Amino acid sequence: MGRRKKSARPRPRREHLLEVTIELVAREGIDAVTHRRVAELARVPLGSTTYYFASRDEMLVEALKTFGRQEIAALQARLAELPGRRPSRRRYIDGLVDFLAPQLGDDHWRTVAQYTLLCEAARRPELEAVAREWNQAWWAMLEELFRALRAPDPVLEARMLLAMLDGFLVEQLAAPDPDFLSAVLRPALRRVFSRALSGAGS
Amino acid sequence: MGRRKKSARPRPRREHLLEVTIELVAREGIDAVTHRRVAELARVPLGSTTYYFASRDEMLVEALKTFGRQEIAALQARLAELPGRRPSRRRYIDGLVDFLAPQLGDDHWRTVAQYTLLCEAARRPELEAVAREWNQAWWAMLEELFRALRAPDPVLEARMLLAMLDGFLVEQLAAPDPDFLSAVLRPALRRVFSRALSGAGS
DNA sequence: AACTGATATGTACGTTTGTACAGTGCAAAC
DNA sequence: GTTTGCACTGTACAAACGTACATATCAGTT
Repeated sequence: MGRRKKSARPRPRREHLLEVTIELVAREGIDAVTHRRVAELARVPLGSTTYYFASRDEMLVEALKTFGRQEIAALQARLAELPGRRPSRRRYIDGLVDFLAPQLGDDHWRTVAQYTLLCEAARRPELEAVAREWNQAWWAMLEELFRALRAPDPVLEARMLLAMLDGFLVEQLAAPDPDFLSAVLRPALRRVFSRALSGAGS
Repeated sequence: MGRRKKSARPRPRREHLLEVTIELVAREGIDAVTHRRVAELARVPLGSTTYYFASRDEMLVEALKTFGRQEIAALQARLAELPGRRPSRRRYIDGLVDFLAPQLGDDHWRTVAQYTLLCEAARRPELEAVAREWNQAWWAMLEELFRALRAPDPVLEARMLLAMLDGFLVEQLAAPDPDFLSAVLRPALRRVFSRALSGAGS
């Protein structure tokens, strides 16, 4: 009935397999990643998984790496949307909250994948690089932010804020709190910014 | 030659299996946890693993739960060693640094296990409780700390500091920095304490 | 039309896995 | 000395697994 054949998946197979894999990691854990399960979810024959990847392990690592790099790219895309020099503090806070909010709701599973990646990187040297790049992308972004706000020590400030955000995300990962945004994150950000700008406690 | 039989492991078998399991989780990942591998490392026959646990999954979850509770207990033991009321800021900072330092070195694998537990808790309701208890133990400890130092807002302060510490640990998990303690953690703590006490930016 | 190389797939094989369970050893009860 | 009950173990097996590989499909070349 007018529906074109093969129009469903114009996307290259390999990338699709990687997407399915990373989603499986997040939703059911690394254990669940098997050739057969990935093939089933991706709606491709079993043979495809061994055609595109030399081994299960390569498939898994490749998926984690690709995912990590995608997250970094997404972060840097947001970076371009940052307001120019010396905007209001409030606007930055809103920006950060908007950035983190989906990770606690709709994109929750992506956050799970993110920290699973970090845990795995503790054991796999091949993933260290991605983890490092991810940190550096954040540091650069936050450092720039504090610099624009004329904070006295943007470098340390950025490292402290990133750690705090990471910590909040990890915490919400396991024990989510519906009021988190308004009850904790926003007040915390307000405090961080007002302190960093006043230059207190150097 | 004078060496006593069976003196090597007076400890109950079940606990020993749990210890081996959690160490395996940290060092080789959850994937590596199989009946046979655990039995081999624990030097017990394969049958023991099915005798003490109804399934592989129960073994794994039980190991994570037990480990989490042990960490909480260890934390609360340290809490008892906290200095009395109104001690020096410097002493608190040293205390926290001493507390975290082993987690970046000798006990690195325990930290890996800790955050693997949190990731797993995002998927397994049975582990949520442990994760929550762990957070609350820390909050209570840090809140008490800021209260003793007469900080204006000990509750928010504690949540912010815990998040920051969590973030630092996760970050060091994947991309360890040898100078982290002196270059980042100590300056960051100094700043946090001096700000919290001055009441800046409420 | 025949050939060629790249992409893709279905099947089959040897291993490893989780788990069931019959059996062993042994201390306490009778 | 026999029985009973419990802690424990070795073996066996079906299911699931990773992976190899012969085959299929097809676009481009000759």
